[in-house]
Amino acid sequence: MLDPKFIRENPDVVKDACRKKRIDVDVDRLVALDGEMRDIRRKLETLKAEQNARSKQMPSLSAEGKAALRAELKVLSDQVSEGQNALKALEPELEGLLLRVPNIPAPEVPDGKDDTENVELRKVGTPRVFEFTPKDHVELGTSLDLLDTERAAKIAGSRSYFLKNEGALLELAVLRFALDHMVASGFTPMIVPHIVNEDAMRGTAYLPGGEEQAYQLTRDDGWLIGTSEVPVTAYHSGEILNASQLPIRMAGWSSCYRREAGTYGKDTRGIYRIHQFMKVEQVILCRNDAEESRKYHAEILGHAETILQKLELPYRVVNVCGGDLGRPQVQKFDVETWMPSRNGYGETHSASRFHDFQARRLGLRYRDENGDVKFCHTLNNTVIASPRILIPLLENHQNADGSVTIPECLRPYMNGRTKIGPKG
RNA sequence: GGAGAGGUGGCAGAGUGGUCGAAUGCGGCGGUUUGCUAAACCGUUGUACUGGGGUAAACCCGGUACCGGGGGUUCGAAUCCCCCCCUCUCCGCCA
Repeated sequence: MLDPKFIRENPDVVKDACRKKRIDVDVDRLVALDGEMRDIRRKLETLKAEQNARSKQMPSLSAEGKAALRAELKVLSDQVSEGQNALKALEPELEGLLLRVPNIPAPEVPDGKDDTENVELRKVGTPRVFEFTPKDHVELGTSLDLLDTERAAKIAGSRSYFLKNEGALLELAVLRFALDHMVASGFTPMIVPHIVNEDAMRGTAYLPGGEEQAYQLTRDDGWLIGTSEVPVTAYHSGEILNASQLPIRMAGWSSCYRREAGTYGKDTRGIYRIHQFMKVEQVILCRNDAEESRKYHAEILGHAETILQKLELPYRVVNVCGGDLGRPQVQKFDVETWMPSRNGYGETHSASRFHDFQARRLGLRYRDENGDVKFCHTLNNTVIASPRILIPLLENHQNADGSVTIPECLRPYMNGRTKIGPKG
């Protein structure tokens, strides 16, 4: 959410943001409505002030005086409730508009309509040239008995999977490797609730707008998280932190649940796009300062890159264009890892900064050295998401004999094993 | 799932219809005292919105709202009524 005052004073900046992000919000209506409500509120305050002042006389009056005053105040009281009703009638529309206004994208966000117009910033590592016909991760997973999507479909429907044997162990290994890297980098590891309330979903700006992508509990109130960003970012919601606590670095570990509505027929093979996966997510809460945000954005991007380098995987970093940016982000860098079966790079990480967009919704604040209360800035990025990361891991590290070499950094987490070979 | 208790300021904890944004204690901040520290004493200390003064800052003076959330009664609600959420205790069930 943006500061209503900012919207009021900079309607053109907001309209530009809508254009750049291809998001349709009636900014003029919002400003008009805001003005109307402010007028009503001002009148209402005057009425309430009078009401309060005169009510104070009540205890000192005689019985007759009380009766007379009571009759007078009844008139005032009716006017007050009239104004309150008028406000209440307008509130839902204003709130709806306010929640839908997008954050202002940074100037360095490229123009563009969708992910085809994202701008590549750098490539790291060279895609491997195979001297044999490489298998894709489904063939590898099946022949090595690491993965079973057919039986998963039987009991859980499409976009499901079982990980087996070294496949299961490899997932835990890569997650734990990633988490350990973050802990060593000063992040607090967090295992989080997977079911959260609507406040957390709205606060992190997944709602409204993301209803189609998130699983909602119907018998009970609650939503299944699509990422631990939700509970981790909301962890300090409603609090006023001390500036000396910032930045707060947290690494959330959770399963993630996504409906993938509207993606029928897209990425159906294998474990690229699935309903449930495991992810370690990095979140930073920092001061309300654009430069500081930028600095930590680079930091969290760096953590992801370091991890991919240690996993010996080629990747590229793209600057996500306006049309592919979400409503809440100021800027987003995607990291895409080389996947031989796609003969291309596939998104494995997404690093965003939000300025105070989420913090404002969450009531996430801090008191600075001058005693001023300010909204924090929030940022987040994937550390590792599995099993998607198993795709490049298996495919890039496969050998001619059908085995897969375990990259060195994961071996301590795989009981020292160097290879995954055929069974039996 | 059943029965009961409770949710008040950073924390603890009073307050059962008006003079309560809210006693008191702790903590925080400023000061006095002190060779230094501690102690003691004095003062100060919520958030948001809003009107005015001031240089759009600092700051000053007013107003409104907020005592888990929402609704109701009333001239007036932290206080009474209804609904919801959360926490705790006991019982049941289960890992």
